[in-house]
Amino acid sequence: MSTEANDREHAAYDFAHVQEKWLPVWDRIEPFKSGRPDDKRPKKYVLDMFPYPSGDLHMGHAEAYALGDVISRYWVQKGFNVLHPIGWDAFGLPAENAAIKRNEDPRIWTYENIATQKASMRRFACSFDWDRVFNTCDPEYYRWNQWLFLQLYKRGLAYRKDSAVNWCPGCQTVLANEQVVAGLCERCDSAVTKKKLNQWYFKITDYADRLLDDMAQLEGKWPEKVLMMQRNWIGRSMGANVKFAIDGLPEPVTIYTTRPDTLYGATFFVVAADSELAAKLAAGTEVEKEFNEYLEKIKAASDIDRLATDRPKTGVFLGRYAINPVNGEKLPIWASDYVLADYGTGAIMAVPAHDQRDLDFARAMKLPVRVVVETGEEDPNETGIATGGDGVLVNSEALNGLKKEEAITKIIAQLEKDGLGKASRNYRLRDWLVSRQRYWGTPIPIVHCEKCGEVPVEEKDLPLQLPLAEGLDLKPKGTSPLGAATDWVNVACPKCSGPAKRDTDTMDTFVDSSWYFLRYPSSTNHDEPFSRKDIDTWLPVDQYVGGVTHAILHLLYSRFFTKVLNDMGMLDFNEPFTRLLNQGMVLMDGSAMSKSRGNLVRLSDELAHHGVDAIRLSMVFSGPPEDDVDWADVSPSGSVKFLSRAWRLSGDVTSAPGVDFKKGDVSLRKATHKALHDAAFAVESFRFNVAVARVMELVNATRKAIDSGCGAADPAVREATEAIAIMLSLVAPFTAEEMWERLGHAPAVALAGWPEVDPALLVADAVEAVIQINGKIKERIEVSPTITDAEIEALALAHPTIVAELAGSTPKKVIARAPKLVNIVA
RNA sequence: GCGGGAGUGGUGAAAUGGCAGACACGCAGGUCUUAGGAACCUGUGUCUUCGGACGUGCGGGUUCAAGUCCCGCCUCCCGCACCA
Repeated sequence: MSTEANDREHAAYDFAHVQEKWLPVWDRIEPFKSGRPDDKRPKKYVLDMFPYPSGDLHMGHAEAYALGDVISRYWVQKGFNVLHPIGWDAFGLPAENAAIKRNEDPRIWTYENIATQKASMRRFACSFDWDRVFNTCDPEYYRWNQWLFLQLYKRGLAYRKDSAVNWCPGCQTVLANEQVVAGLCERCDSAVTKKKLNQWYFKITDYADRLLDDMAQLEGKWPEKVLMMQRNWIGRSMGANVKFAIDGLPEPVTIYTTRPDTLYGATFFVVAADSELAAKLAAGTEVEKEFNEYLEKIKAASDIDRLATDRPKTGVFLGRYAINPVNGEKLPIWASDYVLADYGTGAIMAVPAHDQRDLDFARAMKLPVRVVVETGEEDPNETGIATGGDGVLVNSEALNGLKKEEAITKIIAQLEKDGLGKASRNYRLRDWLVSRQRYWGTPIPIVHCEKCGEVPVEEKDLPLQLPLAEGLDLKPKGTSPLGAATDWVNVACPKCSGPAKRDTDTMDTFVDSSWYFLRYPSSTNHDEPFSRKDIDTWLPVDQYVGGVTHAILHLLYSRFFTKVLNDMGMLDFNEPFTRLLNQGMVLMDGSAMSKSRGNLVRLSDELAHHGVDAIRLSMVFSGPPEDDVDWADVSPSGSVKFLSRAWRLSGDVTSAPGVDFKKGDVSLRKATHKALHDAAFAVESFRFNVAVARVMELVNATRKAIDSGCGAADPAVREATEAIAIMLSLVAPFTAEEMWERLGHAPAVALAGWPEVDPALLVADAVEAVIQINGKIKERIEVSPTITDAEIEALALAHPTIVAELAGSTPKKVIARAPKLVNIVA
């Protein structure tokens, strides 16, 4: 062999060259095109959460897409027709803020970034089906947002109301409850305040029970954490509504309580200070001035102030009394901000002995405390600690002697009989506020006519296009910038043709992402958002991959939309995502990467230094996918080393393609088949790091076989190396493709198919069994894997070491677990 | 406060109740080399009187056998946060 050829043979693996070489080939072959008409393979829908186009891809994207790719490519190798689409969640504030800064249309920034990200994804070898791409800011997409809005409107699920809403002074727009995190705007971290506004809502609360109960289907398939967060977010509680007569009011006031058993312990009554009821009760009385002052004070407080739970209780006595329906007692009525206006009825009965908040208030205002449940704990009067647990009812007439649950059942029955109350449930979940006072979103397809009121835009007139930004002032000022587009705003009423104005708000961008997964299979359909045929072919999503940041917002809204569409007869399933995997975050030196913290690692730099495959491999191998990866702990150069070791094997194989593997070295063949079996199992159980470890073991075994075993010409070496290329194609597609070519095959290795595992080769020749005495290992013996319990027990007892250890004494008990272990209890 | 999750070598991590530390990183030594930031090989939990002993946050328990199951703590992370 010439020196030159020798050099080429042993040249270091050149990842940059290999990347450039294969990308155009894959563009031509399109290995991941799904849904070809003649495709007979069973379907699988693998979905990555679509990105927001804010600049180029970062390390977090790299991890998420590497993981989604392992799953998607695995199912392709396993013979499935896999739909693995991508698109862009392209409406939203960052584009608008960038547009203001650059004084140009948000479209420019958005579409530029999409192009950048798309190019990066291609280079990153994402196995996407590029034929189905769409962006939510395309009129062809958002017209269906508008269409869906109209369907919800028709069904009474989209409505307007006046309400005190979350207001972000930074973004100058309203926010959904779900977008307020610890009292701060999730986007800009401004302290959120309240503002009274008339806004559009989706009636997600109608679906609260189904959103909760259908989670039974997701048990074991979604992370337990996400299910728990959703349950808590929906926050269903069981209790009773009870009517209290109010002196001086013709109508009784209803309260909600989860503890109707403690009715006899009520010593006062509280209404939310910011409720209409409070204002009504205070109106025209001598405390009105004091009440108004109090109301002003609490309105000025932001959510963040309200969050301090140990804040002293405050309130105003309204000078009126409520009548306890069970014993006729007069309870003083207070207004306080510790009662929420928008939960239950905004009014409560206070039972200080058994509710900590009520007790805190009672102690602050010197109100009486009466114990009605004997729990065995110390008197709340003395300790200041309310006793909320179970116990025996006292001071409660007919309920005396009953336990909590019995008393609840009995009192509810009594209240229902007397027409004073009834069993009831409440939810923490509120309706979804969808209006936004910003430009870069889907226009709400409603026209406001002086004569006809609210009039929906006709479906045939969709899409209602967003006017161009030119000439509009996009700076946030509390009202939608669309209001200034007078040509656009002023229209003829669709009903009476009289002068009317368009609704100038845009939709929350979470509307866009609530149904996008339904659009991919029909992404070029111009007549409907999605076709029934496509839905029946592809949906529901078999595997969803994305960050846990969307545990509530996006996933809850998507589940809601799915149920609405199910009710509309457009789908026949009621949960959109069968399985969910939440990948962890990529950290640097223990914390999230950020420019200001100075620990930002640029994906493009990492790719340039180590190559795409090594970065993908490092992400996947670093640990379990749901754990965070600290980039300081991973070794991309270790990945490069491993990939080049694997790659070198493909140059060492000397047998021809198609050689009969059955004639190969049995021990290497066993290693190969075990690796194929174990790696498949690991991938299916999301232990991708373990799957990689199994491939590494096989690489080591093959290296050894070539250097000091059966030799490079043995068919088993080819079998092993081909298996390595196929398994590696999930994680390191460039290296795998290059290996595949060097092994004499045509591309694409991604479609080679997962080799069938021969069960006969999964049985080891001999296994090591341990012999324990009292659980301590005393000896190791080689046994056949098919040995019986009796045989292995006999071998163990006859072993010289054991005989000596036992010194003639008879074992009390012998446990044999062939072929692994014998434990002798002496 | 309520709810959830997690604590295993120097590091990232493995382990259907059955040999704790697979696979790597790092480190140390070696082979081959003009050279090594290449390749390959060996070693690497702790202690040790070299026989072994100990070892999965702490304390109990169940079991022939516990990182794994149960009970009680401690610590950390995440979510919710006056939801009556």
